[in-house]
Amino acid sequence: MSDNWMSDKELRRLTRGFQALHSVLRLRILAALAERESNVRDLEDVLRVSQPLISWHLTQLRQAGFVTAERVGREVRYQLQPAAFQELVGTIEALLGISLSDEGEINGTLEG
Amino acid sequence: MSDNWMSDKELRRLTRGFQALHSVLRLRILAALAERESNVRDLEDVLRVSQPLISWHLTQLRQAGFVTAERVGREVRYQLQPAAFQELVGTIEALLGISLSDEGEINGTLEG
DNA sequence: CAAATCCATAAATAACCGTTTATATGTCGT
DNA sequence: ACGACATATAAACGGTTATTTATGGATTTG
Repeated sequence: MSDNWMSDKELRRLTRGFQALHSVLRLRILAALAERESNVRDLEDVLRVSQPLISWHLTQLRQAGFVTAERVGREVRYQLQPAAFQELVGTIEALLGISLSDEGEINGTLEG
Repeated sequence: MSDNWMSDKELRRLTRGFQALHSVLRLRILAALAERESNVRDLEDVLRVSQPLISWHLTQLRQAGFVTAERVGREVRYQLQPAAFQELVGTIEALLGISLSDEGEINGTLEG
């Protein structure tokens, strides 16, 4: 069925994506941004961690494409980029030759 | 729309999933297993890396739920577990309140 | 231009993870 | 039970990444 192959370059890009998501704090940042576009200060308040730390993680997330930054006045507004997640999922599907759409839910079988 | 919240425990589990996928070698292992169920020796041949290294990564992938192991004779056959990926995607969708189905493909816009 | 605000970057340290090398566990055949 | 094969685990090392602390750059306000 799937005579699958993927270049090193593509694989590395995939891993960069996963790497950007392997931190609880980053997932929290993303969840916050999913609720509303925010600046660094907002996130600092919501997540209760230092400003440089937020900035650093935002940089990582931006480099991975999961968020975009836009300067407005002295703030920088960060915004979730759902397309990056869709692309990530699409690449996994291609790599593994499986479908990750909700059709998988037909059986309803989940782990224990 | 999404008054989203997720427990620390769930988030940590998500990160464990991403962590398990942030290595090129692991993605290669998964791709190989997507083509055919294999034992450690098979993977060693295909991927050209040492046996303990393969074993270690397989252990990580197994703990994250992406593969299952079944002992048959003196071999251990490893098998891809697509449901784990589907669950991962489902959790991201819940966390971020976005849909990751193929609808994103309507435009056909992919990476550059 | 000075003060205040918002954010990014640098340097130093600590925690984590992958890789190797060596060894142990388990299974089959004789 | 012994030797061969297949896999797992342990210990040690090295590299990478997260976190803190301190500082610099950019922008608005007066």
